[in-house]
Amino acid sequence: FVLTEGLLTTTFQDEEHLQEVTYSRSTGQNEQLSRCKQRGIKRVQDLCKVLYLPAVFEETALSYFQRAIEHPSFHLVSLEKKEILVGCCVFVTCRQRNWPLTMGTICSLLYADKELFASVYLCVLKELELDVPALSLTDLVKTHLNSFKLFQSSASIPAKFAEDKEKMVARTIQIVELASETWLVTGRHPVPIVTAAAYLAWQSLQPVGRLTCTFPRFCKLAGTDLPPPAHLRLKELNDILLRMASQLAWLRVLNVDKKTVVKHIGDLLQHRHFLLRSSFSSGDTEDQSATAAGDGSECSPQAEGGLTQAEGCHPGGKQKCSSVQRPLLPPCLINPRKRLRTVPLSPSDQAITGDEAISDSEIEQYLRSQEEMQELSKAQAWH
Amino acid sequence: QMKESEEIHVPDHEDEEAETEPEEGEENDGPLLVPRVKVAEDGTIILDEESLTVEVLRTKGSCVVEENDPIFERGSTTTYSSFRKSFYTKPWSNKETDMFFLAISMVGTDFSLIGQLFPHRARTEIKNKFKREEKANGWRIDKAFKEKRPFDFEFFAQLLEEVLADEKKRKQKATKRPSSKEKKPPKSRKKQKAK
Amino acid sequence: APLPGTTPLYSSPMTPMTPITPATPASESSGIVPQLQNIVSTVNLGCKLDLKTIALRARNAEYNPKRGYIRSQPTVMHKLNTIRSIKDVSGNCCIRYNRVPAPKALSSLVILLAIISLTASSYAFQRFAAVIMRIREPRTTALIFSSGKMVCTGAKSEEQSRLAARKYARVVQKLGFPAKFLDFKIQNMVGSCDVKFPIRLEGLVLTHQQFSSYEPELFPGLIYRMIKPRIVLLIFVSGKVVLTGAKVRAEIYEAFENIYPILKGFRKTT
DNA sequence: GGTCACACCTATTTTAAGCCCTTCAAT
DNA sequence: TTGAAGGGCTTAAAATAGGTGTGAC
Repeated sequence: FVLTEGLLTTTFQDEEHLQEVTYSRSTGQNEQLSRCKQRGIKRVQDLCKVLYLPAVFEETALSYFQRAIEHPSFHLVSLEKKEILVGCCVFVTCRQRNWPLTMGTICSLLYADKELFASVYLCVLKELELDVPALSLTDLVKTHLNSFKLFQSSASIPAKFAEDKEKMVARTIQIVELASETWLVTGRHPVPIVTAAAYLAWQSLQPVGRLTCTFPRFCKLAGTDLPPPAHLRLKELNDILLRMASQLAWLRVLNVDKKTVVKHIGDLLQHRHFLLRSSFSSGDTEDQSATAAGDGSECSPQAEGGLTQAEGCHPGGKQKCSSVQRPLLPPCLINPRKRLRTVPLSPSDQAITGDEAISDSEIEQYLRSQEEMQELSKAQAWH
Repeated sequence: QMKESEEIHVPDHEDEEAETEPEEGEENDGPLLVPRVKVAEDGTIILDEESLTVEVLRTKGSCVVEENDPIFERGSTTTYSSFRKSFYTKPWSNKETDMFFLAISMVGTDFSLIGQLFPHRARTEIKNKFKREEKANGWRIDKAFKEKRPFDFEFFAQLLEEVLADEKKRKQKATKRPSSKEKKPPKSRKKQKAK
Repeated sequence: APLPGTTPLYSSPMTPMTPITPATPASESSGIVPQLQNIVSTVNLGCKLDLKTIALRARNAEYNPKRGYIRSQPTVMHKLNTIRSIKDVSGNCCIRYNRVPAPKALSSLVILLAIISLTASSYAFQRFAAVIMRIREPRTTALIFSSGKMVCTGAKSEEQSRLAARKYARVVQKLGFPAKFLDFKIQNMVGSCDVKFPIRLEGLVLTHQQFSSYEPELFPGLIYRMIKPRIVLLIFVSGKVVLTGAKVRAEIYEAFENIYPILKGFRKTT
């Protein structure tokens, strides 16, 4: 029998009622019916408390937890995963309500391995067939900046470094949107993007005195982490900004570089749609652009014999990009990482039928002779 | 909060000598984290395993939340966790790579056995090296596999020791005297040495 | 379905091809043929095998059934400062040395204790109970079990996989076992290709949420679970696509033709 | 407490792009 | 002090299988 049958209701009262019944029954008479379930329920509640989540979140998280813990896919998993399951349910709840909790935060609270959390989380989504909206970058900016210690001067924050929170959030959001429009966001960790955007926003709001403050120092002042990819995001953003700046005549004469371009972020953001359109090949030629950046579209669909040649022509394409109208593309297409590839099938490989005769000599090359076996056992004995 | 254990995965160390010190951490937590150990007369270290095990299991994820009042604010800062269990693999020098191919020609594709020939390398490192070379220089793998050589453990060990010592020496020289651009004449690679 | 190497080259991606009738109307064909990257197959050799014998006599084999324990020695302390790893009696690494994570560095005594506990007893060094065998032509790897069942991986075509499996069987035969070649079956195929334009994954996950999982915090690609055919696709912002889970190559081709028009809808900002 | 029926570790392959870590080279 | 580079991990799929974790009978 299932104690919680019919438990997944939608109203607060029902759920609270059933929850009480469940708890007393299981503690009173049927203790073994999942000690881990009871503990899990407690942990969900504790986790919600620690995260200062609104009360309604707790019920939702609890209902997910009960659904999950009773789902056949989770009955026999390890206790460790069951404890992580708690975090997944809270996490899912937050995502569905656009509460910008990151996996990193919840993992550190649970003291959980990030990869293990990830696998349990993906499993929950799959098995319970949940639709979870993506983490909203805009919301993440608001809450992430909220933890920055930059909004009032203090012993550690000189007045020139203190910034108005509203202005800071507004500009950071604009920069994050710019990043998103220029393919810097897709597939990347969200937090480092926000960190880099916040730094640029902060510098640009009052360049005097802040331009000389380095990224690591900024993070230290704000009391926030500096995740390693943030440096890359910053570089990519600077690159985009420089490209936009090159479209404005009055900036061209100033010879802006990656440091001074920050001073003009306000102007650049105001005209960002126009500047993006004019500094990159126009939107519709994305397909041409892909062609230009990669190898010819002609040669690739079929010829795999042409693979190595195609790689060979990448450098040329890259150079072309950096000079004039570079197409607007994800960084992974502009700077393809050189990777080792398996050699493609040769024509003779393709002719294989699977029924070829196999010669004895071919097989024998894999066998050890009597002498070799003696050598081997002698050596192993020695060792 | 909650620092202690980190447990099982066995991190490790290697950086510095710790040898001298049962310095131990008093910095870490409380009374129970440190398992007991004693040294027998013959020098064997005896561990009170039970205490260690229990400790590890307990800290593994259970009551983190309830027992402290972390001041995590929403959207907090500590989010970028990185409990990664990746291990750094020391790059293979040209000469060590030559030794790798020599090992292939001696024992074939038994990576565990080759691992015994390279005391400082794990089996996975050997396997990854093999896969990498297969893609980059497949012909060398073929060649090494076909050119069978007698399996002489001692010979190999000695040769490897020389190669590694050589490298170390060269490295020290390079760091002490940056001017010497001798380094190593980029030979090898093509023709292999080792008798 | 179009065959990669034998079909006349398409002069233009959008030109309908004449010789072979595609499953979909010609006007919708992508003109792109996914390349097979890996094939996994199984065979039953039909006899019990002594894996130790195989490992000893074949020089392209590896076998570590189980382990022994390393006994703690007084030298452990010394080893801590001089070597980078500790191996068990089979030569398998059980402990690796690196640097202690800075923020929560463990005292070296605790580390030592962990090492001792792992090497001494509480940790079982589980090893895989199969012979791992490799051949160079076709370049593949096989797992051979004492039950006589075998798994062959790494081939790039069905025929290569079958030929490789026959060669493994011949090696086993030559070692004196009455191996047969029963129930050869392709179990999984992996393919990949490039649509040549960038894809807005965040848009795709919105409109196909029931099939998609996109978690950039975990993995840069979008995981798309197609129902018919039952294929899983990994879709990347670069336009590269990985397809896996197929039993026959037509499923790879069909899945790609299904996804292509969808991907075309997300090349621009939504 | 034993059985049952899964989970799930070890291992193999292969592609994709991002992240993490270490080392070493220029500034 | 910075970065670049190189190597290895993450995700998906599938078969193979012993030993052990897991919880309901």
